[in-house]
Amino acid sequence: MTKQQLAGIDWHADSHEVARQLIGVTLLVNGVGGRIVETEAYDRDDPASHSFAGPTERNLAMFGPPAHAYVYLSHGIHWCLNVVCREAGHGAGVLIRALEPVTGIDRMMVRRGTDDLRKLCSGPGKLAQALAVTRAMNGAALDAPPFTLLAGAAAVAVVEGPRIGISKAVDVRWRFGLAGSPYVSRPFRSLPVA
DNA sequence: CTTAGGATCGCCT
DNA sequence: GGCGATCCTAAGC
Repeated sequence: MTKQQLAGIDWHADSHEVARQLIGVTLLVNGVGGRIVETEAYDRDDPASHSFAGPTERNLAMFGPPAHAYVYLSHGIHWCLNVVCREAGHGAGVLIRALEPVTGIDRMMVRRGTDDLRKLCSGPGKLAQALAVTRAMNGAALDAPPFTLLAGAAAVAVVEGPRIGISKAVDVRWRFGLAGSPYVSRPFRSLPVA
Protein backbone atom coordinates (compact mmCIF):
# COMPACT_ATOMS: atom_id res chain seq x y z
CA MET A 1 0.00 0.00 0.00
CA THR A 2 1.50 3.28 -1.08
CA LYS A 3 0.19 6.73 -0.51
CA GLN A 4 -0.15 7.18 -4.25
CA GLN A 5 -3.42 5.45 -4.90
CA LEU A 6 -6.59 6.35 -6.72
CA ALA A 7 -5.92 8.71 -9.67
CA GLY A 8 -2.33 9.19 -8.52
CA ILE A 9 -3.39 11.41 -5.65
CA ASP A 10 -1.96 11.43 -2.13
CA TRP A 11 -5.28 11.36 -0.31
CA HIS A 12 -3.63 11.75 3.09
CA ALA A 13 -2.07 15.08 2.20
CA ASP A 14 -3.38 18.51 3.26
CA SER A 15 -6.61 19.51 1.57
CA HIS A 16 -4.98 22.33 -0.38
CA GLU A 17 -2.40 19.88 -1.73
CA VAL A 18 -5.10 17.41 -2.73
CA ALA A 19 -7.11 20.23 -4.29
CA ARG A 20 -4.09 21.11 -6.42
CA GLN A 21 -3.48 17.51 -7.42
CA LEU A 22 -7.09 17.10 -8.49
CA ILE A 23 -6.74 19.67 -11.26
CA GLY A 24 -6.58 17.75 -14.54
CA VAL A 25 -8.01 14.54 -13.08
CA THR A 26 -10.95 12.99 -14.94
CA LEU A 27 -14.14 12.57 -12.91
CA LEU A 28 -17.10 10.54 -14.14
CA VAL A 29 -20.38 9.73 -12.43
CA ASN A 30 -22.14 6.82 -14.10
CA GLY A 31 -19.94 7.44 -17.11
CA VAL A 32 -20.76 11.14 -17.42
CA GLY A 33 -18.21 13.85 -16.67
CA GLY A 34 -14.86 15.26 -17.72
CA ARG A 35 -11.69 16.91 -16.57
CA ILE A 36 -11.58 18.74 -13.25
CA VAL A 37 -10.58 22.40 -13.81
CA GLU A 38 -11.50 24.06 -10.49
CA THR A 39 -11.40 23.01 -6.83
CA GLU A 40 -11.46 24.53 -3.35
CA ALA A 41 -9.86 23.17 -0.19
CA TYR A 42 -11.49 23.09 3.24
CA ASP A 43 -10.02 21.87 6.52
CA ARG A 44 -10.92 21.28 10.13
CA ASP A 45 -9.25 24.42 11.50
CA ASP A 46 -10.90 26.53 8.83
CA PRO A 47 -13.79 28.82 9.80
CA ALA A 48 -15.20 28.55 6.28
CA SER A 49 -15.39 24.75 6.44
CA HIS A 50 -18.49 22.75 7.24
CA SER A 51 -16.27 20.61 9.49
CA PHE A 52 -15.07 23.58 11.58
CA ALA A 53 -17.55 23.06 14.43
CA GLY A 54 -17.03 19.31 14.56
CA PRO A 55 -19.04 16.34 13.30
CA THR A 56 -22.77 16.73 12.77
CA GLU A 57 -25.30 14.63 10.93
CA ARG A 58 -24.85 16.67 7.78
CA ASN A 59 -21.04 16.76 7.60
CA LEU A 60 -20.38 13.28 8.95
CA ALA A 61 -18.95 12.06 5.64
CA MET A 62 -16.22 14.72 5.93
CA PHE A 63 -14.99 12.87 9.00
CA GLY A 64 -15.10 9.52 7.23
CA PRO A 65 -12.33 7.81 5.26
CA PRO A 66 -10.43 9.69 2.53
CA ALA A 67 -11.19 9.19 -1.17
CA HIS A 68 -14.89 9.13 -0.38
CA ALA A 69 -17.61 11.63 -1.33
CA TYR A 70 -19.21 14.30 0.82
CA VAL A 71 -22.40 15.62 -0.76
CA TYR A 72 -24.50 18.42 0.73
CA LEU A 73 -27.44 20.59 -0.26
CA SER A 74 -26.62 24.25 -0.77
CA HIS A 75 -29.25 26.94 -0.25
CA GLY A 76 -31.93 24.27 -0.27
CA ILE A 77 -31.53 23.95 -4.02
CA HIS A 78 -28.16 22.77 -5.29
CA TRP A 79 -26.22 19.61 -4.51
CA CYS A 80 -22.46 20.04 -4.18
CA LEU A 81 -19.78 17.33 -4.43
CA ASN A 82 -16.68 17.17 -2.24
CA VAL A 83 -13.96 14.57 -1.91
CA VAL A 84 -12.67 13.71 1.56
CA CYS A 85 -8.94 13.71 2.29
CA ARG A 86 -6.47 13.43 5.19
CA GLU A 87 -7.33 10.54 7.51
CA ALA A 88 -10.66 9.34 8.85
CA GLY A 89 -11.82 11.56 11.69
CA HIS A 90 -9.92 14.64 10.56
CA GLY A 91 -12.61 16.55 8.68
CA ALA A 92 -10.89 17.81 5.53
CA GLY A 93 -12.22 17.89 2.01
CA VAL A 94 -12.08 19.43 -1.43
CA LEU A 95 -15.07 20.98 -3.18
CA ILE A 96 -15.19 20.10 -6.87
CA ARG A 97 -16.24 23.42 -8.39
CA ALA A 98 -15.97 22.98 -12.14
CA LEU A 99 -14.98 20.57 -14.86
CA GLU A 100 -14.47 20.57 -18.58
CA PRO A 101 -17.24 18.47 -20.14
CA VAL A 102 -15.80 15.48 -22.03
CA THR A 103 -18.00 12.39 -21.77
CA GLY A 104 -21.80 12.19 -21.93
CA ILE A 105 -22.15 15.80 -23.04
CA ASP A 106 -25.59 15.14 -24.54
CA ARG A 107 -26.89 13.89 -21.20
CA MET A 108 -25.40 16.88 -19.39
CA MET A 109 -27.14 19.22 -21.82
CA VAL A 110 -30.49 17.58 -21.13
CA ARG A 111 -30.01 17.72 -17.36
CA ARG A 112 -28.83 21.33 -17.45
CA GLY A 113 -31.28 22.54 -20.06
CA THR A 114 -28.68 24.30 -22.18
CA ASP A 115 -26.49 23.60 -25.19
CA ASP A 116 -23.77 25.96 -23.95
CA LEU A 117 -20.70 23.88 -23.08
CA ARG A 118 -19.43 26.54 -20.74
CA LYS A 119 -22.61 26.49 -18.69
CA LEU A 120 -22.75 22.73 -18.10
CA CYS A 121 -20.29 22.31 -15.21
CA SER A 122 -18.91 25.79 -14.42
CA GLY A 123 -19.87 25.82 -10.75
CA PRO A 124 -20.43 23.28 -7.97
CA GLY A 125 -24.21 23.30 -8.27
CA LYS A 126 -24.16 23.11 -12.05
CA LEU A 127 -21.64 20.29 -12.00
CA ALA A 128 -23.75 18.23 -9.61
CA GLN A 129 -26.81 18.75 -11.75
CA ALA A 130 -24.98 17.82 -14.96
CA LEU A 131 -23.55 14.66 -13.38
CA ALA A 132 -26.75 13.85 -11.46
CA VAL A 133 -25.00 13.92 -8.09
CA THR A 134 -27.41 13.55 -5.17
CA ARG A 135 -27.37 12.82 -1.46
CA ALA A 136 -27.59 9.11 -2.30
CA MET A 137 -23.87 9.34 -3.12
CA ASN A 138 -22.93 10.93 0.21
CA GLY A 139 -20.21 8.85 1.84
CA ALA A 140 -19.67 6.64 -1.21
CA ALA A 141 -16.18 5.45 -2.16
CA LEU A 142 -14.64 7.18 -5.17
CA ASP A 143 -12.95 4.03 -6.52
CA ALA A 144 -16.22 2.24 -7.23
CA PRO A 145 -19.45 2.88 -9.16
CA PRO A 146 -21.03 5.27 -9.74
CA PHE A 147 -17.69 7.08 -9.55
CA THR A 148 -14.70 6.87 -11.88
CA LEU A 149 -11.51 8.78 -11.17
CA LEU A 150 -8.63 8.77 -13.65
CA ALA A 151 -5.23 10.43 -13.36
CA GLY A 152 -4.49 13.27 -15.76
CA ALA A 153 -2.27 12.51 -18.72
CA ALA A 154 0.46 14.95 -17.80
CA ALA A 155 1.44 17.74 -15.43
CA VAL A 156 -0.76 20.80 -15.78
CA ALA A 157 -0.34 24.50 -15.02
CA VAL A 158 -2.35 25.37 -11.90
CA VAL A 159 -3.43 28.84 -10.81
CA GLU A 160 -4.73 29.82 -7.37
CA GLY A 161 -6.83 32.48 -5.70
CA PRO A 162 -9.22 33.21 -2.85
CA ARG A 163 -12.24 30.97 -2.40
CA ILE A 164 -15.67 31.97 -3.66
CA GLY A 165 -18.97 32.51 -1.88
CA ILE A 166 -17.72 32.39 1.71
CA SER A 167 -17.77 35.03 4.44
CA LYS A 168 -15.01 33.68 6.70
CA ALA A 169 -11.31 33.17 5.99
CA VAL A 170 -11.82 35.07 2.75
CA ASP A 171 -8.11 35.78 2.31
CA VAL A 172 -6.95 32.17 2.23
CA ARG A 173 -5.94 31.29 -1.32
CA TRP A 174 -7.35 27.78 -1.44
CA ARG A 175 -9.12 27.97 -4.80
CA PHE A 176 -7.25 26.21 -7.57
CA GLY A 177 -7.81 26.12 -11.31
CA LEU A 178 -6.44 24.91 -14.60
CA ALA A 179 -4.55 27.83 -16.13
CA GLY A 180 -6.40 29.32 -19.08
CA SER A 181 -9.42 27.02 -18.88
CA PRO A 182 -12.65 28.57 -20.19
CA TYR A 183 -14.68 26.15 -18.07
CA VAL A 184 -14.03 27.62 -14.60
CA SER A 185 -16.89 29.19 -12.65
CA ARG A 186 -15.15 32.57 -12.61
CA PRO A 187 -11.85 33.77 -14.06
CA PHE A 188 -8.72 33.59 -11.97
CA ARG A 189 -6.95 36.86 -11.62
CA SER A 190 -3.57 36.00 -13.07
CA LEU A 191 -0.49 37.86 -12.06
CA PRO A 192 1.37 39.37 -14.99
CA VAL A 193 4.41 37.44 -16.09
CA ALA A 194 7.51 39.27 -14.86
C1' DC B 1 -19.48 44.31 -16.79
C1' DT B 2 -21.26 44.83 -11.89
C1' DT B 3 -24.93 44.41 -8.56
C1' DA B 4 -29.25 42.95 -6.44
C1' DG B 5 -32.86 39.88 -5.28
C1' DG B 6 -35.47 35.62 -5.16
C1' DA B 7 -35.83 30.55 -4.94
C1' DT B 8 -36.07 27.05 -1.11
C1' DC B 9 -34.39 23.57 2.47
C1' DG B 10 -31.95 21.93 6.46
C1' DC B 11 -28.77 22.92 9.95
C1' DC B 12 -27.47 25.62 13.80
C1' DT B 13 -28.06 29.30 17.55
C1' DG C 1 -35.38 32.54 13.33
C1' DG C 2 -31.16 33.26 10.60
C1' DC C 3 -28.21 32.11 7.16
C1' DG C 4 -25.70 29.66 3.80
C1' DA C 5 -18.92 26.33 0.10
C1' DT C 6 -25.33 28.67 -5.43
C1' DC C 7 -27.61 29.98 -9.65
C1' DC C 8 -30.40 32.68 -12.67
C1' DT C 9 -32.45 36.81 -14.25
C1' DA C 10 -33.05 41.66 -14.46
C1' DA C 11 -31.53 46.20 -14.15
C1' DG C 12 -27.98 49.86 -13.76
C1' DC C 13 -23.36 52.12 -15.41
